[in-house]
Amino acid sequence: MKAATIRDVAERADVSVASVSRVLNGAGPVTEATKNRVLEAAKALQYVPHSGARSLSTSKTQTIGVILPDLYGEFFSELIRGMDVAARSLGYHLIVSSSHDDAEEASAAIRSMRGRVDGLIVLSPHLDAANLAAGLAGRTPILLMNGGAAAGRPSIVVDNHGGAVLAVEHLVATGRRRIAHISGPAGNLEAEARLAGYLQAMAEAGLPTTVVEGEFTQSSGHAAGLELARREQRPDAVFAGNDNMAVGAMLALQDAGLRVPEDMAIIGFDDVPIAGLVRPALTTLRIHIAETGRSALERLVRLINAAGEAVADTACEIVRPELVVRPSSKPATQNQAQSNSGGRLHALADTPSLKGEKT
Amino acid sequence: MKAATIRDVAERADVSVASVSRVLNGAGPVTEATKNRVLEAAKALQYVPHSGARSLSTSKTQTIGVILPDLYGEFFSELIRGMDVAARSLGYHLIVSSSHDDAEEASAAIRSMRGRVDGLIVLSPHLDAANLAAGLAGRTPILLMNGGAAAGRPSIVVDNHGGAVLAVEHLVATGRRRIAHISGPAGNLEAEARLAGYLQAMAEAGLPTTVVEGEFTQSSGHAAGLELARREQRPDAVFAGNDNMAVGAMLALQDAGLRVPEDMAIIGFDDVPIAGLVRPALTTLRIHIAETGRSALERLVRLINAAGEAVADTACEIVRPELVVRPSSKPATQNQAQSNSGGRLHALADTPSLKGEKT
DNA sequence: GTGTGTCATGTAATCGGTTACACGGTTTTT
DNA sequence: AAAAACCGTGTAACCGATTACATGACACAC
Repeated sequence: MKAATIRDVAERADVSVASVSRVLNGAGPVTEATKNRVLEAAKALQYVPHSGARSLSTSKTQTIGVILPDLYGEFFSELIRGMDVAARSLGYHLIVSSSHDDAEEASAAIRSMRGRVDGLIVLSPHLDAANLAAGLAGRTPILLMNGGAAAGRPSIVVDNHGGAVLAVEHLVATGRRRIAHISGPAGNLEAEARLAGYLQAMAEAGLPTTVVEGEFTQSSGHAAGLELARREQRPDAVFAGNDNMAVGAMLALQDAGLRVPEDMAIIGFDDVPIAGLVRPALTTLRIHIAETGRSALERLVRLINAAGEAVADTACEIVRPELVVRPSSKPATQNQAQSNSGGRLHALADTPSLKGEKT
Repeated sequence: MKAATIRDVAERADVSVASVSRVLNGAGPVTEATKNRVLEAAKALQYVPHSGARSLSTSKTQTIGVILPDLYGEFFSELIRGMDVAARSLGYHLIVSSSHDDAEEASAAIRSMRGRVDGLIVLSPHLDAANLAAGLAGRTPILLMNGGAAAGRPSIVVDNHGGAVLAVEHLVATGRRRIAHISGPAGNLEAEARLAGYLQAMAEAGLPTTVVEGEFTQSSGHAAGLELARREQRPDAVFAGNDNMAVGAMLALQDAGLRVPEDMAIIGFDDVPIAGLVRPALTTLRIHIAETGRSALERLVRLINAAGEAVADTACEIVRPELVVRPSSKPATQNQAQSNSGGRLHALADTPSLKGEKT
């Protein structure tokens, strides 16, 4: 037994398909009598409209595609959580596609979305503008969040450079001088901007630089931390390219018998939930991740609704990270023998959250 | 300028739409000459097939819907990560829908998926079998993971009861006697099974029970932890309904000046990544979350491909949690004054991971 | 030379909805 | 009383693909 179609309902209610459609969508004039007959027939047949078919005729899918490089780690999951909340409240669905290791794959993913989504949010940091342009072809609205400000396209970027500068300045202000950086992978636009910010701020402070390359993952942070701990001229602070690596590095340092922040301060980037839970709690640069995701989705929907109009929403919105100071970067003073002290009372309060959600 | 359709390509290549379709899908016989003309035209027009239209005529969307109660916390994000990996490798897309607070909403979400997906994975723990049945109507294959073994339907459930028993037995074995439980919300099937397991194991051990109700969230765990710390007859161990609450509780206890595990041992459930990163690292019951998600998706795809055939895959697969002992439940001995000691070396090694991924 | 088989290609129905337009019947206007 | 306006309903085109079947060309066998 196949599922009922609108024609089955029409037949049973003894009306035309047009009337059924009108009743079910509340559009157009219908008598109370026909309305009831249709509703009754629909219920009897357990009729559920076929969204795919509807999409085809209306050219609206009420679905938004999200292209991610990866789903691992808290950053992306927080982001899509924020997007999902917004999508739900605007009547949209979310279709996610991740694990695109290269521009080629990401481009294919974008193409496979045609006819499936009304708009796209793209986060592949590999994707350069050229490849992207090739991929989009159609008039599908796209919101870029891949870290590279693609001029002339609506996009949202984090001020990675500025954030990195803040991080370095903070460490310098707390008395650190030998500040190392654990960078993200080469080729990743966000990673490169953070690295550039670090280099610039260090140069301005007249300090020597040390860079170890990581991959934005916890284990790469762990490895980098071990390496730094072994250095001849051991750094007294490390700025990690993201929280994942910062946490990995912190554990490595502690494994190596070093105290954080006394022997080495640590600062991360992103402010993922876990940053407030490790001990010592992690100083980091806060991006309101879920909030950013939510706002990205809302903007894309606005873009979709305005499609065709001569709106000039090609702006590049900039999200400025905000420094959140926690114990992992406390100034190193003399009387600080106890290792994992401080900061506990603020742990939960410090955790960022999306308004109105359960935390 | 609208996007090109298959007819535009046909016209430009001076062939019929059928030939274009045959070329593009590699099905049916075509001359080398026409093939080239079609490919050339397609490229010139930047033609991208409209998946929605294709779905309509083939009745295959290559998309799977995932209905979640929530996206908050690491559990669900790990789960969909596992699913996404599997989906990608099988040529499927994932459409997620979360934040369904009641059965009504979840049911509506399921309905809105018709014509959009080839199958569904449902995780709403509120959803009882009756409501579900009403929601599905059509022949859409559904895989249940909502904790209630819906007899006769393909499903995957975690052995929550058994896991809880393991937790209690472990705590008893390490010398604890006053063991409290922070339960998940009433009405949540998983929560209830874990609670039942706790009660049974305690009864068998001849110990008195203490239950505080939480909501599976970190903050509710924090509140519960505070309450337990203040109790007259303070427990010497607490079994939390999930890792989120366990972490919240641990922080609360530490805020209250108690030592974990000396003053109170803690054990969680799920083994989310964060469990291995807090200090002391959290003893918990491991579910290979991403792995489970992957296997769920693979099973659903098998179900989809077998649709119609008289296969009897109505089994209820059971995932048995495995006890992972970490420092948060170390036996309380005399010489254990130092608070956050031990376990550091295994932190990263203990973190579960999906084979082949970047960690 | 006609019959038959093969093969590339085209025609048109189909998937399940939406919706412009036509139509016939009332009611209102002049 | 005829014209105009209005209203509920039905017919059929359309969205953009796939695909069963028809067609016509050509080769080969008799």
